[in-house]
Amino acid sequence: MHELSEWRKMQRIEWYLQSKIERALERLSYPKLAYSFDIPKIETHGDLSVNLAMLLVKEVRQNPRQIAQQIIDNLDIDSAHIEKAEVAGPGFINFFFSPQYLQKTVSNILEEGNQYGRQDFGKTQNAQVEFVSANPTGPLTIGHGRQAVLGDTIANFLEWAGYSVTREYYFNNAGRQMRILGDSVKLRYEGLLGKATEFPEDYYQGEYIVDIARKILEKHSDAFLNRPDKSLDIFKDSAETYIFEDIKGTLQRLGIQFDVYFNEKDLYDSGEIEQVIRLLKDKNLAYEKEGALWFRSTEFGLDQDRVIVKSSGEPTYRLPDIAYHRDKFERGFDLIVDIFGADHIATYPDVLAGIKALGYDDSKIKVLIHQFVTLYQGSEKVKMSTRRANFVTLDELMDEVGVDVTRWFFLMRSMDSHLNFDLVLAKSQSDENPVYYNQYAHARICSILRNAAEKELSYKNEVTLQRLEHLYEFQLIKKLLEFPTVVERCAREFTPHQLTQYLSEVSTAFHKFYTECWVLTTDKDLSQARLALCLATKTVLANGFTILGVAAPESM
RNA sequence: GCGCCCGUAGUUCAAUUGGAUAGAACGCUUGACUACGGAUCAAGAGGUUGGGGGUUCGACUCCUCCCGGGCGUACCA
Repeated sequence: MHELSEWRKMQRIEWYLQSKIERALERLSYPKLAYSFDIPKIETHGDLSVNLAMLLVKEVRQNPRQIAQQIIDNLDIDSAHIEKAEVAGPGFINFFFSPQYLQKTVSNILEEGNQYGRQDFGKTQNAQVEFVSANPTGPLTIGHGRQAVLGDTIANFLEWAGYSVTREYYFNNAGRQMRILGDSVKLRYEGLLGKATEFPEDYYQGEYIVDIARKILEKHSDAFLNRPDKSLDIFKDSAETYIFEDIKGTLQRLGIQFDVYFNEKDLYDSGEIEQVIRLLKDKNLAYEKEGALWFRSTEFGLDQDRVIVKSSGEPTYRLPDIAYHRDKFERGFDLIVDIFGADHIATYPDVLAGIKALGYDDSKIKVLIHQFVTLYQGSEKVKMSTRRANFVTLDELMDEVGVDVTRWFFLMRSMDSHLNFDLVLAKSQSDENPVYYNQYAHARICSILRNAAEKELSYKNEVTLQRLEHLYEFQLIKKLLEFPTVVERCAREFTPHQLTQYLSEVSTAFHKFYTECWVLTTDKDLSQARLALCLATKTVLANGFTILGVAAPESM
């Protein structure tokens, strides 16, 4: 990995200002404390703003505006970067970028190209992201879709932050649900062969069960009819095989590739389940009561102890979950990200307690809980349940609106929010979806570049960038400048929706520039400079699209 | 009952984690190309941030009490 170049330090001009401010504080012998940089909402408030003076009031016991002025007086800032710094409002220090700095930004974005926006803070660290983790009992639904896209994109962000990332899918193909699944297929199989039996309500109702039964029938004819013996695992196993094939196909279509599919069963085969039990017992953190084995989770702040092995001898889900996370630690991950739906909210404190009990650092685990997708058909709410087969599959959604819209839609909202997904709206108004707005900006730039090539115009000389001085040019450059900061924030805080929002702002700034500033003119230097700005914009949009996993079309 | 999430414009959602005058999109009203893609741009209307109290220079954000919605609260996963 390369070290930060001089430019990259400047690219995050906050870092430059930070060191200058620090020195000023030393000179004034003011205490150092944590403050923040803001991008003001109002243009007259400058390009960057610092609230430091107001925070110093208690320590310094002076008027915050005076403090701010003293800090400014002791700043030794290069006017090639910052044109001016001034006190404003209750004591903000507002900084204004210089034109030279903004012009230089364009050429430097072009230099960094598809690396622009990458970060170093995860360098040499390994991260694991676990998501989807749906058991193979049916096709992926829209609910899974949100998690799949979130997980994949968060993994992308971590890669852009420098981490080496493992995408992992955890599943369990034993258990009661899988038995019911196998029995459901068996009944359908028998039904196809004319044996009329009642199909229980709590069995899997979906049409895909019949499809699987039909495939078995095609392959093996009636070989498994009237065979109530144990070999009937064929139904369960076939179901698992076919369904997993289907799930993987859906994920692939979404552009998602897992590095590891982790089967819960392996934790039993490898003895890790037993090891966890023994370790807990050795530490006196597990005890027998009423025929069950309990984990002393109250030692770790939980409201009551939890059963980890039932009196029947069967482990509860907690035990393999804990063993699985121990396995993650043993594989040496520095950062472990778990993505769950809101329905799993109650389970993760048990896992964290278990991990702590085993002596691992639970602060390495980041649990992300996303809220549900509520599906609407117009104004009518659709209840989803895999077993009742009352759902819209992820594949069906992609058939309707395409992959890019699907991904963007799931990413554009905070994961803390319930996502209302109106199918009618998504289908009928897909042309007005924000993803097209952004892709259109990209396609438009490509079109300009094609026209430029025909006219034999291209960006060659950095000196021409001085010609960029229109208000809309500066506004666009300032937006492009934010990209690395946005990527960092998204990666640190696991908030992909902030990138979708940011990219829309970039597109808006570009469309305004496009409307006001003609790119291909008879003034060759100006054309060059504006072409460079187009290229820089294209770079940011394309890099953003790459992270989000949507296409950057040359034309639409 | 308890835990977590949510409540912001007609609708769907943001708000750089405590900052300055709460912003977008859709929808609605009115405008803009004899040239780079009109899937665009400009202007307008639209708000007591669910409600009360508190913390401070400053609150959509933090604390507290209500109201409303979602998800949980197993020796189910």
